Amino acid sequence: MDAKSIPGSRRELTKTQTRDTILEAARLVFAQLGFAGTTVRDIIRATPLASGTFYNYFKSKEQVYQALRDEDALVLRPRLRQARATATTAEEFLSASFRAFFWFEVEKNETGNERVRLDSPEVLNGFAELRQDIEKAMATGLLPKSDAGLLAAALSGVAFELAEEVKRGAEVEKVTAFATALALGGIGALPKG
Amino acid sequence: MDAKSIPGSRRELTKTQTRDTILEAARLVFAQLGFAGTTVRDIIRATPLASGTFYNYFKSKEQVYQALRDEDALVLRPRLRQARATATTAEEFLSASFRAFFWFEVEKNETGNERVRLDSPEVLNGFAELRQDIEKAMATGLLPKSDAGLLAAALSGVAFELAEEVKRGAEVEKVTAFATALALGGIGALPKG
Amino acid sequence: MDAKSIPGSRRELTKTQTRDTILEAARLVFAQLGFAGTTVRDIIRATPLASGTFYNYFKSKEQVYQALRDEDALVLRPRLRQARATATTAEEFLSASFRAFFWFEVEKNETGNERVRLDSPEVLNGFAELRQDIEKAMATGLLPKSDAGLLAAALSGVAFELAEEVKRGAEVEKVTAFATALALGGIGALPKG
Amino acid sequence: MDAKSIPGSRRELTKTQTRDTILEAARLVFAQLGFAGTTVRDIIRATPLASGTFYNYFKSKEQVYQALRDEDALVLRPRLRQARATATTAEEFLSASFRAFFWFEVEKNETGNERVRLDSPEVLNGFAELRQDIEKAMATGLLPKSDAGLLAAALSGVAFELAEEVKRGAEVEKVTAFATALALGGIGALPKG
DNA sequence: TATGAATGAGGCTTCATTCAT
DNA sequence: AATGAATGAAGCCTCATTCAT
Repeated sequence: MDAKSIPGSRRELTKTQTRDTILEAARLVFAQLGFAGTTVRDIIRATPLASGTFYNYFKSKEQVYQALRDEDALVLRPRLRQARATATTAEEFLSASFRAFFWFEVEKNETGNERVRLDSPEVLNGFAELRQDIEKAMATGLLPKSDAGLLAAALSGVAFELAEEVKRGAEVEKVTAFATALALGGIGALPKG
Repeated sequence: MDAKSIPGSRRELTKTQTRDTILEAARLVFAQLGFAGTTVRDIIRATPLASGTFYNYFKSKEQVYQALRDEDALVLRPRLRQARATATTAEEFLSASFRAFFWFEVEKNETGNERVRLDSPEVLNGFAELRQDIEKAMATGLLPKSDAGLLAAALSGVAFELAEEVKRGAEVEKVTAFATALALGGIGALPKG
Repeated sequence: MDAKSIPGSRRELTKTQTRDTILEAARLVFAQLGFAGTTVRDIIRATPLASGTFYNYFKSKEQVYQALRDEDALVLRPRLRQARATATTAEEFLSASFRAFFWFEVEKNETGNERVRLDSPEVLNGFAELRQDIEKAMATGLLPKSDAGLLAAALSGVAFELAEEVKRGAEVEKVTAFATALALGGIGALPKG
Repeated sequence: MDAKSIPGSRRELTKTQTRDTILEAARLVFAQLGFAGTTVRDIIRATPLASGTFYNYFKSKEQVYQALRDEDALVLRPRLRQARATATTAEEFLSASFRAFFWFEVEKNETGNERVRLDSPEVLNGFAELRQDIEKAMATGLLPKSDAGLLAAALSGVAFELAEEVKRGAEVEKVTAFATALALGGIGALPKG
């Protein structure tokens, strides 16, 4: 059925390199086009590879996306947990979190023009972890008691939006200081949960 | 052929009705499928109309989307500006803004499972307006001076994320109080911009 | 996503005509390539239509195939049942069956080079019907008693293979006479079932 | 590199073994999926070998198929010719043919759900041989004279369809007796060719 | 010889869009 | 103004096949 292909060059990359090539391209394209807006073809086109090669590595765009999120989670989540676990003051707890997140976003360098927040497992987990850490911090007295769910949401929001500013060029340390001050002051003023 | 055109009957408004039918369907579908995930076909299918009819009213899915955002802006932005323009205290400024936003989100009742933030003109405008209003408020002393850009971003983030909680069923007044307290306390603690 | 098509001419056929065009092409192609060997594209290519048009009428090649079998069944099965129901002698029973089948095959004019016998519902039904009619005929004494299942299979085999001879140009009446004589003589010699 | 090539060991026959591995897998897969439904990949997957290896032995699926038919022909055709050549009565001629064919089908154990009759050289040859043998038998008076072409076709049909019954579990001897009686009785009743 | 990553043709299907009615 | 059949580009994916190792 498929009798006449004239294959070109070959085997210039190791298997891992090829996989990374695809992942890298995918990260770029997802950032630009958003998850739903991205097609597998878009990813392939951002690559020197042939279309079939994609499917030697991933079954679908969902799967690449997940791989990307897994990579991220592997990097970011330990940093965040570490930052919060070693914090001895509220200020430290918050600033370390914000700082880790902003640096991470800078490193990823996704200058996407669309902001998608698929409630992917990764995001959800990160969110749940934040909430847990907040509850723990409230229990140990590191943070004053209040509604942990709303606080987690609000801090996420601050982090997400300020991350955009950072990506647009704002200085990480300055934004971290800003976010920390805002959050710290705000938390102090919250109704006791 | 014109057998059912009864002169003087009320069915001369069909044109606007048809347009509204499409918009209504589109809002529903965008909410469910997200912007990129929605196709024109999806919108038509959510309608009793034929595919050709869609193109008598809109050139593309982008255009319907814009029309929807325009509708929203027509409703929300005046409310927000009004709320902020008449505020005489920082507390009022913030609580009125949050309250208006949360109510609006509740009314729209878009329980979308995707959260896309196209940096559409509408969003950008809303953002710019917030920033302007904040600057104005800082100028008049309603709010203490600090980095208006970062503050606008941070407050947007708080609003977006807490809106999700509201959509999930949290009480508007409670969340408004939470957001206001957080923001108010935070702003007081900010480094002078 | 699909922004720039330059459509060609249109609406030269009624909906039914288009459907028939596809069915006709499909019958031809199935005959030549066999069921499994046929692709939807093959069918489309045998048509002046565009690829998308196929899917306005059928969901898959399986569905066209079924439609074709339905058409056939609508024609052939009543003829066969009728022929056998009105038979008053074994000779009539057999000759009417063979004759109906051979004429039908000639009419279909499928000069296929592959002979596929998908055990499609249609074939299975035809087979089951033959068996039932044989059992009925044995019960009424029209045919002598023997193993109805084996007999049905054997007669089917004779019919299928001789049909090929007919398609290759053998005279229907001559082949019918041959088949009838063979079957009649054979049945008389069968061990009592 | 040649670490595991033990001189004098029995693993020098690997080449034939590999070929047989492929053929065995192919027979299985063709039986399950039918000829057109089978892909080279399917065959490879039914094997512990790598895809490239397939092409060291066969150029295409058609070629493996042919090799399989050749194997069959090598086994079946001599048996059939032998059976018919030594027959001294019509009954023997027929029963030996049917019996050989049914046993062969049982041995192959291809419980295929598709029945394809590619008019492959092998099938055509087998058919031509049957016809020749029938003509010879008519010439020697073993069989009464009639249309040898039609008779060969009819007997083939009986054999093919009853073979299905055998594959479904019918007893070879019983079906052979049935087929023989039917054919014998039928032939006696045929118009003189 | 065997391997299996890479290739790209080609099959399947859906989509946006047109235009005769 | 509304319809919906037709269109063909383009997305998705699998396949046969090659060839560096």
